[in-house]
Amino acid sequence: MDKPATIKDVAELARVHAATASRALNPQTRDKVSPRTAARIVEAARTLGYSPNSAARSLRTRTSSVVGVVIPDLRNPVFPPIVRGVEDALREAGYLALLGNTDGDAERERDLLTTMRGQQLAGFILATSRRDTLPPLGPDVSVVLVNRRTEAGDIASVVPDSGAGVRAVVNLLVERGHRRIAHLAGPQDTSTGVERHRAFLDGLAAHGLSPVGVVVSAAFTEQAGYEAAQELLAGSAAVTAIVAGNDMIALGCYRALEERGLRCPEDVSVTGFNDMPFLDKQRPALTTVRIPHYDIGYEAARLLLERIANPGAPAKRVVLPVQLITRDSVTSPASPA
Amino acid sequence: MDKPATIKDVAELARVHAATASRALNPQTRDKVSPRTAARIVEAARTLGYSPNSAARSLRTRTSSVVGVVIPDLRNPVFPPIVRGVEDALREAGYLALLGNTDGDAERERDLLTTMRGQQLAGFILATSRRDTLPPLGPDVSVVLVNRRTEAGDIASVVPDSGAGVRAVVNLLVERGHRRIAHLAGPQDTSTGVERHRAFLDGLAAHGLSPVGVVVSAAFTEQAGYEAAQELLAGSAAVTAIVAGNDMIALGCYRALEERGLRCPEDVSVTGFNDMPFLDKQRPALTTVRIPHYDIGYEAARLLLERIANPGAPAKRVVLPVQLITRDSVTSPASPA
DNA sequence: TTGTATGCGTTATCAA
DNA sequence: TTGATAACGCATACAA
Repeated sequence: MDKPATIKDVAELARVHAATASRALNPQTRDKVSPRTAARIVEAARTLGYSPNSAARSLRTRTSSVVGVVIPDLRNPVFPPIVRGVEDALREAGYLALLGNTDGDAERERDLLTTMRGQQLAGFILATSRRDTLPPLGPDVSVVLVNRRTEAGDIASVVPDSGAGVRAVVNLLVERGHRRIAHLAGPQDTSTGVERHRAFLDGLAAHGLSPVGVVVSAAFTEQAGYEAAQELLAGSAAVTAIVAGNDMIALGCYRALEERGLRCPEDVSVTGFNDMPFLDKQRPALTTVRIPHYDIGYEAARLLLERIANPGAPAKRVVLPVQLITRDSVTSPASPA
Repeated sequence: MDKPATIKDVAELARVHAATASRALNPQTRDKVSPRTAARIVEAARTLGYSPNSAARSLRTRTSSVVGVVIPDLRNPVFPPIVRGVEDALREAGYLALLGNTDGDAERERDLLTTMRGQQLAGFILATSRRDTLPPLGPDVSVVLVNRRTEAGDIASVVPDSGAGVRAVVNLLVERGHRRIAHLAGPQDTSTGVERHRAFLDGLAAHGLSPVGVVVSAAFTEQAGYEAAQELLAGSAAVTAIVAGNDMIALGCYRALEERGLRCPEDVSVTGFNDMPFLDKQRPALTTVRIPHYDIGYEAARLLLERIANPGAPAKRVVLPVQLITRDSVTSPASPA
């Protein structure tokens, strides 16, 4: 097994031409060769431990069984399950995942895509969340967007039904008697931040309510959430409930409340978004919206594989349901407005 | 930008032959072409958005700029930072990471490696933790092990100094006055489980102590830790401190203690291992050992790149220091033995 | 310093 | 049904 066997070696052993061996070994074209010789070739391939050189194949076919997966940062807890779902779906189809982090940096994203484009990838799964940049990929490459959609709807995408999630949160709060509800929005240069903000306003409006305050958090982090919450609490009077743009912001909100001597949920109810791990172990356990991250990744990969197999078909846009997770951080306000 | 530009296009635009363009674009051979023409070629490449076809290059050079990264499960919180570190180091060198999960399944690992081997990868980073299986890769492929070492020491590896970490934990407990110390060990078919168990025994022995109880947890999960802790608490009398095999097991231990009406740390001190996210927000905040996951990944990738550049060099074995993180889950025993 | 020629391993096209 | 041939894009030995 010093030099890996080539298709020529297989052909020689099976006493056929390399082209015939190629046909026999490729499921697509196996029926173009007689069963008897095909069997001989397969046998020869096995005894030689032949495994096709993917570089040569890619060069010839201008594609590969590798998919590029681009995310902002793997350390953000929403991405591991997404990537895992992607990988599982890809593997079932014999594909592999090439992973890249961008840190949300447009230039880094561009570099990464350029590098990846040189790899003859079969397609891309883009889970980046900046709103402005659209991937500089040709129209011929298969792409599936995760957590984001194009206005035009010309690119396939998989997103959670965030709007429904935020509205469910708002409905819960209103049902519990809250009227003075504020929002700690995520960064407004991200699609998720904008989307949830809009849904928050819509949700309130459906009850004839207006927000008692909205502060945009500088990032989806605990620290930024903490700072935004400070600002909110300093400014608005008598907030009874805060809808945070995500779980991290909600945790920052916990800290700000504690610092001001406010109890959660007795004084202020708080909700998150995403249902990260260990939220059930926070004090208080955070009421939030569970996003089916794994399923999103899995579905995105399935969609991509579909598009690779059938590039002409219209771009599907999948919306996955979310789930309200009711825990301890929401209760009725002490003095209903 | 429909058809990606080839080196021929670049050469044409720069009015040179493709071979010259190749030389100019390759750092290795850039000095074999005059600075003026080189500049012209680089400029042409940029205007065309040229990125080399890696399939062609791999076919020619019999290698690629892609590295296989194999882990058990990305959803285990120790792996995202490791993979991120790997990716960062690889990217600095122009390499990409092909990611695969094995779920600790030996067969799946074998399949994955076989598939990856067909991709002309430049090397592998193996972060799997089963002790029995050794990767079925030829001696010619570059490999770096993460969190694990071979007995023979013939394969490069990067590991945290887990022994020192466990001993630091034991020392802390002994300093605080604990004498009746037990261990909830991780699965003994993993290298980490075995290693920490041994270090626990050594650490106690250094103080002339013997363990008051050792129960092996079926897995590195909260549930398994919970069950193991139940068994431990039912069996041994008067444990004052428990050293858990990792943070998840420690959290399971929390639950078991609570169920038995025991308070942590007043009745029983508990320690973890890994310093997962959000441990500081647990109740009580968990005293644990911080592993430099990102650095481990980064260093592993650096090592691999070194080996790729210089396959003949002896295999380095890097041990990274760990850090004791003292929080609230350890205190002095109520009644020192 | 630059150009020419060749081959890496595979598969698509054409001919037999 | 099978064989011959060419080409995918790049890097390198050799010639100029």
